[in-house]
Amino acid sequence: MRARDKEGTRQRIIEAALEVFADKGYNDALVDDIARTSDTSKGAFYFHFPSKHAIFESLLHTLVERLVNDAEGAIDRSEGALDKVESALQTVLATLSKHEKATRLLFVEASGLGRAFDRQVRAAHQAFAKVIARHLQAAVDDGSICPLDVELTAYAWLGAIHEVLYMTLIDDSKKRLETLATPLCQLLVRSLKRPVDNACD
Amino acid sequence: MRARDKEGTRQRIIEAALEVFADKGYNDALVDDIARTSDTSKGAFYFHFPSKHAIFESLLHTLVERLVNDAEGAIDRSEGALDKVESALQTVLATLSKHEKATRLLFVEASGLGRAFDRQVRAAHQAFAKVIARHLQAAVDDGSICPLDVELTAYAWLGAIHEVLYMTLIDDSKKRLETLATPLCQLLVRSLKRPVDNACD
Amino acid sequence: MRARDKEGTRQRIIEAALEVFADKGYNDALVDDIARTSDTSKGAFYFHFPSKHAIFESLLHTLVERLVNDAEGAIDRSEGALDKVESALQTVLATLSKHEKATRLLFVEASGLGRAFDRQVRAAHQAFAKVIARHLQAAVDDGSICPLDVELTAYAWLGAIHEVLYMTLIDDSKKRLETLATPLCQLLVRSLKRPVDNACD
Amino acid sequence: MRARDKEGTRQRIIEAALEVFADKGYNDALVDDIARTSDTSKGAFYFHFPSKHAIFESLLHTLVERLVNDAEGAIDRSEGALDKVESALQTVLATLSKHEKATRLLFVEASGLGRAFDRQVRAAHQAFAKVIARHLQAAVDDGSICPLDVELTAYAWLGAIHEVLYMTLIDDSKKRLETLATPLCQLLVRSLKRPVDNACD
DNA sequence: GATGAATGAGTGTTCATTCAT
DNA sequence: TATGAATGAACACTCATTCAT
Repeated sequence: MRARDKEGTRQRIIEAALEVFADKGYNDALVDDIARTSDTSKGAFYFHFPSKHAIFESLLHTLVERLVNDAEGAIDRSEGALDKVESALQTVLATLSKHEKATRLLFVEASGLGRAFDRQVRAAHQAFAKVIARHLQAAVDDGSICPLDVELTAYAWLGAIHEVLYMTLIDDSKKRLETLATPLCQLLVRSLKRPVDNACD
Repeated sequence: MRARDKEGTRQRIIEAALEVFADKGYNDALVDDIARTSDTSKGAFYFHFPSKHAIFESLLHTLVERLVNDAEGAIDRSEGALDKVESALQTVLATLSKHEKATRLLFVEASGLGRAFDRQVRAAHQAFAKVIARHLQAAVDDGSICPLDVELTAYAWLGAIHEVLYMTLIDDSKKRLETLATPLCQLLVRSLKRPVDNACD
Repeated sequence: MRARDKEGTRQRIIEAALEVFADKGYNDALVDDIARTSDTSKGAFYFHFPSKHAIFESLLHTLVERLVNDAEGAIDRSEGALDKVESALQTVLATLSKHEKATRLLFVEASGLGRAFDRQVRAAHQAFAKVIARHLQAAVDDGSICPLDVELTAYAWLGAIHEVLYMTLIDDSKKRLETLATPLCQLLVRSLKRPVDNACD
Repeated sequence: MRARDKEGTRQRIIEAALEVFADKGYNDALVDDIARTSDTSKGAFYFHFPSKHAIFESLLHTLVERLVNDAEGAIDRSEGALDKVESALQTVLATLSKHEKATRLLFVEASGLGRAFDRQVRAAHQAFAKVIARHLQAAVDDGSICPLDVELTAYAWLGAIHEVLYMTLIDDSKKRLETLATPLCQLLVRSLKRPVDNACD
């Protein structure tokens, strides 16, 4: 490895971990792989992180935070509640599709790891759902859209996004993602329906 | 173990496998657990199945087939394309929520197992999406709904369903599922929007 | 399997065992293989033989007996001590090369099985060595050849035969065996040297 | 274990493997036995060698090389072709009898391991046969002995040596080996016979 | 701080043997 | 007698974690 640069080493390990976890999944990713990919050593890994489990959790946490912040930032720059909703949606979608590895980690590899990770994964999903829900609620509050179960809708949207991303990520033809963002977004927004006579039920 | 009953033993092993995989996830489930749960032995397991991997795949395949058939059956009993769409949706949702373990296996534990299972998992998702897509297309064809990307919509719906089920399954308060079925269904159907002037764009 | 023919079943199992052991070696031969090859079942195997170990030993014993008898028979038909020696040699060689599977079992697969078989293998080698030694001794006794350590010579000869057979059996070009019998035989007989002045040292 | 000494550990494992394989044979030798005997651990074993199969092959290869080199060295120090032949013989014999474990490994335990090791075992035997054959050929070339099939003779000799060693090694009365070396050697050299009239046939 | 050799509990799989039918 | 499903001890190999240097 390079010079004695504690923080640099730590960063390289984190990046390597993201890479390896995204590529092989949690169980098939070896601490050895991460050490090798990060161009450090197993000792370095265990100096910086207490366990494989811990770095994965940490990664999950960091990524959620970053992605959520990205989304919130973009949303803030929009005006009007409905706009903000579309914005939230577009941004979450864009953000996720921009960070393929992170997304794969959060939405593919983080599943099915057994009870040990359930809490964490639920938290990750919740974090995204909350961004969506908050802005849906704002739109409801200011009358832009009719009242609805914002939590349910948020999860439904998140799931829709997740599934479309998943099938895209898991597929070999990985190029169609951008093409899908807009129609998916339209589809979801439509589910908020503004009824014919402009009145809520 | 009980009497010498080949098919019975095989069934007990299958059920035990479903139970254990659903409970612990693929990696944390031991072949020993399955043997113990099925009240047979490791030898019996390997007499009936070539590997842990194989029984999991087989389980996936069987469950998808069964659930898809359930759904198709219910759909056939509805009249009218739009009805069938709602029916498909309701039925898939009902079927999935009725078979909690199977659903958990298919939509939670089957993810993140690494590349070895990707093909199979994709196939499972596709199977469900196709049921939805077929009936959406029928509705489009007979003018009940406006043209739209039925494949995308099918995956989006599946994802929405999946996510809602997931958060429900993963949560401790497992009782809310029935409550959610109807609003979720409404939400999704709304996304097919019949616009104000009754004309498609 | 066929009719209830106890002895027939037993024979088929014995033949299958010879076949499978010769083909795969003791450890790689499965009792299942023997059952399948004999067109019977594992149960039948264990009805007729107490264990895999036991049938192998029994096979070894039977084959040694048969081969030794073959050789003795042929030798009896020769006249004169030296003739008998050459005869013993030729016959053992011919017999071994005629029964390839048995030979492979006795001289290849029976080695390296660990202490459990050592006694038996030693006995098998001894049996052959004794045939050779007895006739060498007869030749010494009647003055046809000079006195020598007949036991050592017998083992040396056996080893020479064994090695040549082994390299032939283990090789892909299995055809050269007959070609080698005569020169090998000459070589060995020469080692009994009749010195120049026809006198022993 | 002792100090962290990579090469030392590796050597201890190699020696332990030789010991255990020679003692129990390949199949009955457990990787755990080797780990225990080497005073290291299973992990250390697998750190240094990829598999049980691999260390056995490696051992075979190393031992053949070492023994062949020993023999060649001693032979080089003799003068005259026929002398060299006797020398080769004496030396191979002496070398083999000096390294009992190695010899047992090469000539006893390495047999009967199934097709997986055939190539390697054949190569080992060939290596020794070649040493003998080369010097026999030299003796033929310089007229010291009459023309003969040197390859066949080499294998016959090797087999004779092997068998005598084998019966000695396998026997409990392990002390007779030195006693046998000289008469065996004489026996074999006699098989090159220089006929009465000093002419070749 | 970093290295990588060493540890050892854990697990999928094999297969000789048993036994209900 | 024969069958083949069932048993379970055994074992090679893995890999997260530790620790001497």
